[in-house]
Amino acid sequence: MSIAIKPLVTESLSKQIAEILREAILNGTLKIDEQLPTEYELAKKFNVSRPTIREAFKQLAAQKLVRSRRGPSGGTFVCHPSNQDLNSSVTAAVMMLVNTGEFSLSNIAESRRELEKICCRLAATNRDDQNLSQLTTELKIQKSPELNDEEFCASDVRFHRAIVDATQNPVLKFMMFAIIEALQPVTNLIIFRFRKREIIIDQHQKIYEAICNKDARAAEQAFSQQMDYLCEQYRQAQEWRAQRDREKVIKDREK
Amino acid sequence: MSIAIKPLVTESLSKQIAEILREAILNGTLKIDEQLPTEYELAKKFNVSRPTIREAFKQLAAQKLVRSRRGPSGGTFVCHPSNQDLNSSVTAAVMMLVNTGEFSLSNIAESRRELEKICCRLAATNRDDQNLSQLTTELKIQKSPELNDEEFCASDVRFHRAIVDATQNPVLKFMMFAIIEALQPVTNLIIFRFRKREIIIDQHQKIYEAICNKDARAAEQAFSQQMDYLCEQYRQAQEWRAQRDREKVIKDREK
DNA sequence: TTTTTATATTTGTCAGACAAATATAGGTTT
DNA sequence: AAACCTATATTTGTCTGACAAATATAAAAA
Repeated sequence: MSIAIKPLVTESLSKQIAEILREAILNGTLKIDEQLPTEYELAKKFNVSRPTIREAFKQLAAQKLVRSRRGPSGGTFVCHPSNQDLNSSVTAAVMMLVNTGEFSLSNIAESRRELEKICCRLAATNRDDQNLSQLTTELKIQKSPELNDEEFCASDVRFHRAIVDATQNPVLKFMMFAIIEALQPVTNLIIFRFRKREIIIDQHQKIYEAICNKDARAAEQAFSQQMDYLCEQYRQAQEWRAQRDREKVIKDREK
Repeated sequence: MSIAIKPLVTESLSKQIAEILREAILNGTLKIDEQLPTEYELAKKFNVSRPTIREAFKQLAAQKLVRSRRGPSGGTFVCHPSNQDLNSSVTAAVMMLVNTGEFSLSNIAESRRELEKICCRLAATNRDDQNLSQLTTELKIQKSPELNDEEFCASDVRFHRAIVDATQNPVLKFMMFAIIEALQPVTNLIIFRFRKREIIIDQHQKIYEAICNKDARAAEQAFSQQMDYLCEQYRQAQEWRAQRDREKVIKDREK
């Protein structure tokens, strides 16, 4: 007796259905804004119950691939996620990897140094007037002395975002927004007690001027200088931590 | 009569619950691998029915934030998504943006040129022996003449992935894998009838040799040459298309 | 003609039930 | 005593049927 053992699909029905629909949406079989059959009809078609269909829909809704509305002429519609939706999910993913410690700070620093250098160069080449005004706005904010640390960091993030924006390249923007949004705060959190605001502002000023003058080389260089400074601050922060830990060990021994 | 109009939460219960749990997971209140209460208990706690809890769980499961197992000592567990899970969702996001036309081919080409140049440089600096063997494996595959176009493209993708891998930087890997996986096939699809395999292979060979010799400058240059070639092929492809369209217009007029 | 009201449709939620998987404990066999 | 089977309890997976809530459309009233 030799029965061909089938792979035995063990995934839940709702997951399988979600996967089928997902494929159909991604490869364009189901077009954007197209209305899916009602839950009841789909349940009949797949030969499952309505709650199963609903669970599948919920999975797709979590990925922003469908949206639902009640009432007649309501229903569930295909709905490609917006640029912003996708961006925030990527940012969340990067944040999670940072939190779980998969990205070390030196990894982060290295990648930022390289990636943002490119952005500075392209920004100097491609920037328009609106980009410049965004940069000046943030510079002005950073110069006001009554700003608290949190607000300063937020403006810092917006400043670097504006640089990326000025590259005018949506691919770079998509990637870099996630990186900056997720990684900059981590960096700031560690070194904010060591870095001096006026130095950062001065560096920002130099980057701005280079971009303003469409001087790609100077922009690259100015950014590299900032990164050098930040890395040095990071080194000091580490040293300070190590020192603190040593002191703690000594204290523990005394007990 | 002045009643304070409440904001009136109109989101579905399952979505609200999913959001609450999501927050708790992301900010660490619910630790990784921690078991959530059973669906029945949660239903009682939130004062909703079990299907509602289930729908919430499905939304979280779609984001790979929880996983469920049946049976005693089963249940639903917090489960930070794996690196691979996150990566594939980013890849899907990029693919979607390509499909919806938010990324033009020139955007893609520009970003790849810049980003992968960095990777080539860092790969030359940081590569280990395993990286080299991956590259040679793919080179060998590409040289076999009986390979069909699809297999050649797949190996091409793997080759460039291996370059990124050799940077040894997880941040870059995370970002670049998505870019290569999503963008390389699009590029290939357009120009595969124009580019010559032997030229591509020769360029790969040069990149490999530079990385092997830890010559960062040569690696950058070799990659730039390949990009120049690809851009030229892309220009030809566009011209060919324009020509075809013109002919089509003439044909239509004749009818 | 405009406004209101009824109605039908579709998703959102609930309740209770059974099925399927599976760890644990207890019993059986060797 | 050790290995293997078996019953059982627990938890998720699914089904059925029902009602609630939202809402577009058509009908009725002003």
